[in-house]
Amino acid sequence: MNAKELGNIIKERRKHLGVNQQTLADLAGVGLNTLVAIERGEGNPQLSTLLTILDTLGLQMDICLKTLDYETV
Amino acid sequence: MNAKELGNIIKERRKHLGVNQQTLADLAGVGLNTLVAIERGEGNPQLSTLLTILDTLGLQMDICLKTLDYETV
DNA sequence: TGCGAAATCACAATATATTGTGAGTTATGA
DNA sequence: TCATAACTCACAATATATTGTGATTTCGCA
Repeated sequence: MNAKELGNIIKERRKHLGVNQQTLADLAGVGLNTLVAIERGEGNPQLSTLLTILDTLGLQMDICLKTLDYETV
Repeated sequence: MNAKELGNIIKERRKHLGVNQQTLADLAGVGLNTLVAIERGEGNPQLSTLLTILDTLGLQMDICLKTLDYETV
């Protein structure tokens, strides 16, 4: 998981729910610029910002042991 | 997942690996104070900070749909 | 092609994370 | 109990995220 992947997940989920950036930003209580940066993978959001956006989208963060990445073997 | 849970996961994983805070901070390339705050759940780390610490500990972040929390039903 | 919504960008102001230093506290083992 | 390591805290300096505003570009559709 990196910033770009995360941004794509958030953008895809938002589109799946049929809301635009401004609406999601309002619902999550974050600035539009912040959401834009995160979706583009150019952001380095704070944990609280990320968690509120994920929660608003019905997503959650999990932590687990690193999986083997056969792409890199 | 919230800041406190995350801090506990990181602290437990670090202890499981048998390293102290200073060593983990050095390995992850973050300041000791930053790691301390995160482990205590008092931090609001930036995504990059969190990802480097998790990676150093052999952990990774996943995003998934919110699970039903029967505790709150 | 043309229109309207959506998305992106640039800027300055503000808030907050991060850092190192140094001191203090707590835990652990001899 | 004592010594040492591990952990926590306070502070100031720096770096960076966040915000709103307004302009611009891109997208989706008729």
